[in-house]
Amino acid sequence: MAGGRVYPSNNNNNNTSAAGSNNLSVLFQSQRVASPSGPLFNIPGSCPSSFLGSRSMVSFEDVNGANRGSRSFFRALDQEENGDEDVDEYFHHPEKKRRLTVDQVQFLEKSFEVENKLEPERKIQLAKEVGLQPRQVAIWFQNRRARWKTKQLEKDFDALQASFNSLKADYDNLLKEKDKLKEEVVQLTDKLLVKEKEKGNSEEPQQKLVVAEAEQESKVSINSAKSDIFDSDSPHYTDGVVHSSLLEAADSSYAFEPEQSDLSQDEEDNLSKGLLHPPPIPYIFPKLEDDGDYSDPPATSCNFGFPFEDHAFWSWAY
DNA sequence: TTGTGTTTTATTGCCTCC
DNA sequence: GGAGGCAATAAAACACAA
Repeated sequence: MAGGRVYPSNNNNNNTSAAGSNNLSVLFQSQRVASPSGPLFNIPGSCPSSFLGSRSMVSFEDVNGANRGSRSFFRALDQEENGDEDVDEYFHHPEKKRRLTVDQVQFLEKSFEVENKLEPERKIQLAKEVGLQPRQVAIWFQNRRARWKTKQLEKDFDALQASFNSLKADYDNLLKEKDKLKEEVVQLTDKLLVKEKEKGNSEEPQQKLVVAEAEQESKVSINSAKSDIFDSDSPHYTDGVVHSSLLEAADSSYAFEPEQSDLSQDEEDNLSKGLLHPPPIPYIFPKLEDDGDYSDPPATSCNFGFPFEDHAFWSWAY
């Protein structure tokens, strides 16, 4: 007996709604008493807990009126438990556990939909209405809650998995796009170099000046742009717009040797540091959501309500 | 018919709350 | 300390393929 808990009689009360009522069942429903022929039934407080095991299960009278066994007795002590062969003989056709009827289950289901927990009064009321012991109603609700929880967990898992798959697909697409743009930058850089060579030496000083100015103007932007492109897995845009011109400028700065720059050594160092070792970008997706060229990803497909810094989630997800 | 997997009913032990 | 909830589990009932 759980924690010394004394359960009320397990005798099923279905006969209250059955056409043929079972007098013995009614007789023994409130407590387990000695049967007419002598064997002891469970008298609360007088028997060990093992006595109330499932082997002492009683029958459920068929609610539809079928007299499924005229003796709805509690099953008494097992033979191995008491060695009393007379008892076993007496109960040689012990009633088995019966399932609730469809009507009973439907009734309980509806009640469960209204409220999945049982107050004592409601439990008693339901038991009366459905023709069961209050204890059985309580057990049914308990098992029903367990089933509901299992189903809910499955649903949650499926939803989470779908979200993860969607997010992963988004991420993979972004990676591909990043690589594509990287390649584009390289190609444009090459083109620019070729053009520079073709222009000859006469324009070189002027070109140097233009390039230096461009470098200075875009220094900050270059840092962040290059950070995204070369040193993080973040997308290739920084403030919502794909800065192709910025990227060109950034790569044109790579196209010229340091000695061609008018920047001071410190500035160049800083620039280089910025380009090669940008500060880590803590969040990727907030930028995505600001992006104007990319339709805002639905919350459910990008962060799904999870904070991006939720490392537990991401470590699980990957 | 039988073996096997699933579902349903019920018990047990532990835990929390009042 | 009792009542009730929950997780784990047992066992009967049921479904179904071979």
